[in-house]
Amino acid sequence: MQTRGEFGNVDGRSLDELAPRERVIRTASDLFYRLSINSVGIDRIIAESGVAKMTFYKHFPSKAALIATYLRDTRAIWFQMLATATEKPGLSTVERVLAIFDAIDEPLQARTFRGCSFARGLAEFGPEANTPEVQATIAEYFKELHEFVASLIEPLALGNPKRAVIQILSLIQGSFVMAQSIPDPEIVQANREAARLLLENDLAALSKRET
Amino acid sequence: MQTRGEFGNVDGRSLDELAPRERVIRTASDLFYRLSINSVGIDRIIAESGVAKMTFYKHFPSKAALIATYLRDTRAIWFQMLATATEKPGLSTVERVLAIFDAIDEPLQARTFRGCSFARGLAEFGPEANTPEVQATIAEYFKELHEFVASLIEPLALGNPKRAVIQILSLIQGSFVMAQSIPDPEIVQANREAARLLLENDLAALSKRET
DNA sequence: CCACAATTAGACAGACCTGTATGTATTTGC
DNA sequence: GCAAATACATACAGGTCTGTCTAATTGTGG
Repeated sequence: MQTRGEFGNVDGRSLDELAPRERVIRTASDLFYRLSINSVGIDRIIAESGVAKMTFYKHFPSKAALIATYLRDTRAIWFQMLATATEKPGLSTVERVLAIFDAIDEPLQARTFRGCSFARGLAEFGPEANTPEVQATIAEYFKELHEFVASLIEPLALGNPKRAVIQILSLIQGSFVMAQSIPDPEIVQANREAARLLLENDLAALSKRET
Repeated sequence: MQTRGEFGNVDGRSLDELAPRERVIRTASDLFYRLSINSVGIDRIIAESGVAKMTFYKHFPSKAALIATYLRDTRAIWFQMLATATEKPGLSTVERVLAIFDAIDEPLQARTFRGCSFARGLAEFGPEANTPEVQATIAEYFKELHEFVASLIEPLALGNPKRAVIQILSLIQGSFVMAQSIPDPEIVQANREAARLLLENDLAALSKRET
């Protein structure tokens, strides 16, 4: 079975019962994530997805457009996962933040984990690249993730919410890098604990100031 | 002036007064870091370093060997910087850890900062790549960095030093990713504060247990 | 059953890639 | 000053890259 992005395949349908466009996207997602974007050529994607070259170029005007589609799809899956994890009823605000770490714990320990698709995208398509569509998609992801965490902790009304957002995002992105560079089953739990302690310390400082 | 890796040029000599081999390394380091490794070809490195192709292949048996040299040099510079920052006399153990954050604060805010060369290397040369020399160099870096932080906090005799190492490394790597994705002058300071709070909390738990 | 759209196969252009070959110029050691 | 090592310029081989073109085949709606 193919995997897609950091968090696996969405439905279980096999490749050859899908429409050509979807077959291309799945194959490309798998190869891009496993190997990196620049090291996978169109020819290989076409061969492994069992699609004709002209069919590919009918659906995607260029490789850059396929990359952008891959990144947009990965972003959608990831934010969907974040939403279901954090929007469980009955969770406190702090628990919602910690739920992010609980949600990524297992995927990051998977043998197939290769880091954050967008941090890796930034490594290949930085400011000096000539692929505005790809770069814009990556930039939007980071902006959206930042806004997500900011609005998540907003109910806490912390004294320095901006700092807390930076710390939480750093612990998440740090987990991604660590998980692929120095595998250890306790990485995410360690950073979950760090996030909990940081938030509870901020809250304690708040209530102390009130008294 | 050329920059080399995350932390700038070492000496100020201009390119054309250097030996060919060094000229190649400097040019390659600059291009690899600014653009990514796979998107920079040998021809461009040769052209911009003003060296003949045969001279290049006399000094480096392959492009992979040049990449490994680039990574090893970057690693040496980075660990040299870590050593001078943390080995200042009169610092407490906690202050030595925080000195890492102080040392990276300014470089990470530089307009030319493009993230950690090794995390980016991992993005391009993951487990399925066919470049053992490059992959080994990257793996060695992460192992060495892990050991550096582990031995740095060893004098604290924490109850769970492994967890503290993960947290500190995650905050560092998280800073690298954040600095290039959502630039903000307070990123490193925020994570420095996080590291301080985590360590001091661990130490407080220790002294409480002793009493 | 037929017309039309979508998909297929495969060749091709032009650029770029790594690495080699050939010969000339320049520097360096003695 | 001379010999040997080093570096130079340039062409080339063989492969891969993206994207285009032609033409045959398949599938589908009416």
